[in-house]
Amino acid sequence: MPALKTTITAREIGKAIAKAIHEHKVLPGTKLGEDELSEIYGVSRTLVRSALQGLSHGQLVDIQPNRGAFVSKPSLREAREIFEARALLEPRTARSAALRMTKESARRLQTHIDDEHEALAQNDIGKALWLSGVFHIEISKLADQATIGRFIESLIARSSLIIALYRKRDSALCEKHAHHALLEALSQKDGVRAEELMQSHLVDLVSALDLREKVSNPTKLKDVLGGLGA
Amino acid sequence: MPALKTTITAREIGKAIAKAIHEHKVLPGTKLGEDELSEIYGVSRTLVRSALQGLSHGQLVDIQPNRGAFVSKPSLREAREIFEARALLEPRTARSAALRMTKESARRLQTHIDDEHEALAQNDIGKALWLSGVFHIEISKLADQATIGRFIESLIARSSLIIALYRKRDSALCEKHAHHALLEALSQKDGVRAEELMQSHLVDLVSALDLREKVSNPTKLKDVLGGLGA
DNA sequence: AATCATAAAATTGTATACAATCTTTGTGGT
DNA sequence: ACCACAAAGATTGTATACAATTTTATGATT
Repeated sequence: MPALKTTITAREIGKAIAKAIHEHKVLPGTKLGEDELSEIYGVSRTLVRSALQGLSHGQLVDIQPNRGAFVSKPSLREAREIFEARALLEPRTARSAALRMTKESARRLQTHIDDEHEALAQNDIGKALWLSGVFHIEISKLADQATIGRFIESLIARSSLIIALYRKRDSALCEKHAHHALLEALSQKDGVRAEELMQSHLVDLVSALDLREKVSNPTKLKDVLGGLGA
Repeated sequence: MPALKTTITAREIGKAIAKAIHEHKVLPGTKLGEDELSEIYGVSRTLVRSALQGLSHGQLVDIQPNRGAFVSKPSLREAREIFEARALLEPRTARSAALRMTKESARRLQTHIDDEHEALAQNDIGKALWLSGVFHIEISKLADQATIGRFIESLIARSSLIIALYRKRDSALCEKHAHHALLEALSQKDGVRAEELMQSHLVDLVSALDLREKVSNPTKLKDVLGGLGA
């Protein structure tokens, strides 16, 4: 058997935390204490700090001076910005991906979709959410534009925070057929169609969110609680 | 007088290094030794490492395991990708910025352009280069889209590396009037024009670069050096 | 009982010490 | 003169120790 890996890098710790965030195993606002994490991963705080700083660059965690690291809570405005950015980048990237599709990549995406369905069937929402994000990332990788791909990856990671915070109650998060249709278009190297599908898919994602402004004034609280049940 | 600032943060160190890179005071490939930097800034290696890791996330420096941090040397492919990404993001951002222009922001951009000209007049190429980048960043900030703005900022920083590596000899780097024309369109809230101008400005920037593939085979070296001065 | 001041505990920030790795230099052999 | 190899030196990687700050707990005072 292969040699047992004994070391763990800051990057791996970051990935692990990012995945847990993406899967909604830790929710926005959760404190990520350094001692706690170093205990978990069996390393010193040095590596944990490095990992957390890395995550904060992607704005997945928010480091508050002298207070610690917390899973980010994107504001409504940030949420809107992030999906605007995705709408700008992902459709065009899907088109590029379509032009570069191979049998092999089509097959890979298909098994990926199967995994998604499997996770949904087992009611493992977290895993499904994560796989759904990875699906988008895989497409951006196929487009063979690492720079934009990295941007998209970061946007998708933050999207999972937005879903955790702003998802409309009882909204289906992943329409089963959306990714399938996308794969169809990609496999046929139909770039225009892939672009359209991605665009409408993103619209659907946003429509499952409630990005309306919250009630404006806490001052008017007495208005709401005034009548004593009249 | 105000209290003298005695501390320096990792972020400030990172900014300082980034500025030096942007100004071509340190060129791609330069080694950024930890001891050297901690000596310079009067802090321990801890902060320097944190700063370098931050810069490596923006891909301004390349950290090679057990070897150290070096100013990045973007490949031709990366160079092309970066300007493609800018072409995708900046024109649209300029249009948004135009719609949000105020007298105040127009005035600020104007003084900024004056500074650029001043730097050029004094032949301070590095400063001019830096100011030129900041001009683009300022526009993206006016667009009021922090997320995309951050992407653009990162792209512009890397662009300075590309200019250092791939600039055609005796190509003017900043056409004096380009930024002025852009400001004109912005001030008039002419979003469409601003978008067009930004697009062509970026094309001009790329045309000052030599992004052609280098001679394919080092095997043919003898062809080049064959004649012994014949 | 509520509030404020103060002290104790816990947590983060920075520096330093030690370990691991790479680079350079020097030596001997062919 | 050139290559291989080994030891010394220099540099990065990680852990730990200490300082600074925040948070929590405690108790006195109104």
